[in-house]
Amino acid sequence: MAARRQQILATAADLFAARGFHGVSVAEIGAAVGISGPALYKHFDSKPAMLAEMLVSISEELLNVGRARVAAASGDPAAALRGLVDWHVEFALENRALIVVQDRDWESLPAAARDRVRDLQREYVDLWAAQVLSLRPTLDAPAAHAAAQAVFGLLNSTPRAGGSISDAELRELLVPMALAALGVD
Amino acid sequence: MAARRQQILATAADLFAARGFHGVSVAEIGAAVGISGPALYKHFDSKPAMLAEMLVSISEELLNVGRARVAAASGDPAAALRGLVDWHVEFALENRALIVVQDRDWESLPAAARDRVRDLQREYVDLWAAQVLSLRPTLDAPAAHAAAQAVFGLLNSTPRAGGSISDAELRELLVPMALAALGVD
DNA sequence: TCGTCAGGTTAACGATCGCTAACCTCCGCG
DNA sequence: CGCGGAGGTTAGCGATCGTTAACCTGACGA
Repeated sequence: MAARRQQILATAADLFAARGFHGVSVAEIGAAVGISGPALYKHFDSKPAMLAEMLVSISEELLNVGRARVAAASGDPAAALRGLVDWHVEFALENRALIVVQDRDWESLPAAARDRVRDLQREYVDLWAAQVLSLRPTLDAPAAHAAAQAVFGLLNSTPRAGGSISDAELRELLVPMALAALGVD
Repeated sequence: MAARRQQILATAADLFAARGFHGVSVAEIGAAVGISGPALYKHFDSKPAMLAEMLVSISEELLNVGRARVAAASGDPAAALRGLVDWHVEFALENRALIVVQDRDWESLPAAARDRVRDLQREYVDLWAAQVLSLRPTLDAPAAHAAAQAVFGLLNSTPRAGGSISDAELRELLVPMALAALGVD
């Protein structure tokens, strides 16, 4: 059953987000889904393979939808950035655990997956940086990349927001902050 | 010699930032400073005690200087936020490794140190949130706290900036972005 | 001069880790 | 009916971890 794999990945993502990849044992992951440690090897080749599957898939999704949002803006960099910010914050709110794991534990990936995730993330940053560059031509390329990374940092702060603010309120707070930081509007 | 302690802490911070607290062994920390693993116990009680010392001290410094910057603004919230942003980015640029370790590995702290760091960080966020609240009275308290966290995320992106941008350029990029996100000016 | 102590060394212990092996059970299907 | 494979189990392996123990060395103050 493939649904079991997704359940395991989602549970493992929560545990990795809470205590780090090296801070969680396979026995704990198993216990969290009601089976015992070694049973996980019926579904995954290894513990790093679980990390690889979750991080590669979210990197691909971020990039693919991001490209679609840019295409939908048909050449208008401000509209493209509004679409990217909207998409990124939506994704970050729905996948807080994966957001944490991605920028904390990517060094623990097996080499092949690490290269793939690095490439996908670089393409995603490039996608943002290209829009930033055409909106603000006075910036150079390294500055545009750094600006994109800075906005990721801002939007990825969602997991650290306390429970006393709703997702909708957080979204309506972060989107204008990100656009203001980028100089959109 | 107390300088040895600082050398060990700085080296350990770099290693923790690169591979995570649980991903670095005491033998590696020792080797990186030219001694062997167990010799570290002549300087520190335990591996978590090293983490505690570095994180408590940076949390105290961030808060203490932050309070001084707010006091120097003498009641002007926009000036206070300019001082806080300036201080935070200066600190983040000088201590990239510690910035990474602080929000990645604080769960690995011994309980007492974890409580202390959490309290210090909460006071630091409160300090920012209070300035945000008096600058933008339409926000409520949870939103102001979330806005402060978001700006930390933006400013703490410095460790992820590629090597092709200088510290000075990064500072002059990030400070206006943070102030724009906060609505200052 | 000599004892002390700070700051090293290597050896080794117990715990825990990821993972494999061997086995069991039960469901779907020819 | 029977049987094969999916998806569990427990036992246990080899490696690695943090930490302690026991010992050594060299500088320095009484």
